[in-house]
Amino acid sequence: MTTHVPRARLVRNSKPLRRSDEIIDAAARVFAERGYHGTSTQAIADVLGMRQASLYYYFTSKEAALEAVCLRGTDGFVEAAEAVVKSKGAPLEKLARLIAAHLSPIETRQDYVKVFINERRYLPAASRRRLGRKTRAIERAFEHVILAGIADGSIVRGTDARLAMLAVLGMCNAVINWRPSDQGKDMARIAAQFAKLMANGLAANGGGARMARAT
Amino acid sequence: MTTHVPRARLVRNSKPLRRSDEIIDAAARVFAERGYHGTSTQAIADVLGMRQASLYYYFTSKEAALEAVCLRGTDGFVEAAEAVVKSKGAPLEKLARLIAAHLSPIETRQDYVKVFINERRYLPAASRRRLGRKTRAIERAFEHVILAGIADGSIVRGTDARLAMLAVLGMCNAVINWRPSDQGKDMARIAAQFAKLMANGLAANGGGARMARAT
DNA sequence: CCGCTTTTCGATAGACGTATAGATTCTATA
DNA sequence: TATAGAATCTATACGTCTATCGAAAAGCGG
Repeated sequence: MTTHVPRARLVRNSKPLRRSDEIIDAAARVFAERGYHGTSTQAIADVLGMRQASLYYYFTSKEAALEAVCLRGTDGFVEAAEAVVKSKGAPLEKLARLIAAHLSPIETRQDYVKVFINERRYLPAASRRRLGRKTRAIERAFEHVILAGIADGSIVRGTDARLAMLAVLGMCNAVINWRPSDQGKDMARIAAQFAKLMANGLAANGGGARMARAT
Repeated sequence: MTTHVPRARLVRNSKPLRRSDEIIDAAARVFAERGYHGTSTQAIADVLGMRQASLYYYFTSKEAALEAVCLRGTDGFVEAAEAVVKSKGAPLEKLARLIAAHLSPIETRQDYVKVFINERRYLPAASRRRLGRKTRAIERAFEHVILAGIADGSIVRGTDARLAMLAVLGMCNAVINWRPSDQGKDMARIAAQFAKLMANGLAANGGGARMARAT
């Protein structure tokens, strides 16, 4: 049944990463849809039209595959967030950019991010801690910007920065689990409305400085 | 090893529901911690100090247990939300009450709600649809109040009500997956800050009508 | 075409997991 | 205390799943 699709070996990229990328990608897809424990290695192999045992040429265990997927799920997040923090601009503007930057991978690498968010808790403690560092870095970026806003008076006094950070991130991360019909919305529009919501929600002044309206 | 704890049969409640409640409760606990597919029926039995096979006296299948847990996970949500919608008050005040009402079960019945939110997708289509009705009812309640706010001018024109609803619910539901240290925060405080955030975030006027500050 | 490396395959060990069946024990009540 | 029904147990059938192993096949430089 499963026709042997001869693997395109004709990649310029010298590193022997192409095939294993396909494997991770298949794993991401199935993990995202059925969850880690709901996925059998057989199901991953099926996506690729290969035999279940062959996967073990690339991965030492199913857990290792989950870790690889989760790691890619965080790719870019931290770098993008920290770049925004270091950039110039008012805290509330930075927050808007943080939100946009955070939503972007959710759009472009859905499966990886979804697995990272929903399944990382099934990783063994060691790798979970490794990933925890990334999570905390992102949280820190958001919290830092909010604290800066409180400090310079643009965000209302008495705001619990950590709580506000958890609120924004909860809002943003939830997108990954929206129904497909809702996820279909234009991501730029989502980012804009989220940013407006948070900027106005946190703003200290009575009004003047409302953000420009979303397009 | 497992001592036979003679079951307290001395309940006034005539219905034979006590023991099966304990079973659902144990299932909720383990499903919440390890996920549905990560949980063996043996693990549930262990919590109760009973034999794995004995569970099947109460449930026809593991899936049925998941459905029971999920159903309880929605208990009260819809009723509370619809009561708020029907009550008197300005839309933004209602929204604040909706948020508080929505967060309350998250505090008092963590395991059930967590399973409902994270694991309901593993239910067979039939029961998933049943639960979908409840989800949609809650969403409708939030959306309805937001639409009312747009209609009466208290919420800024151009707001995408559905998007705003998804934002609030995402923010609220995320609480269930917070780290224990964050979850330990006073839930009333969380509700207050979330409500303030959304009220100010959505408010149409330049400022005047800001909500009272959180205590 | 040869031999070496990379990749995939077939077969299977061994653990685990769900669910069923019938025996056994418990509890309450006549 | 004898009996009926509820609750739990033991044993096990039967499927599935991860991971290993050695053989086969494919790709490639000489």
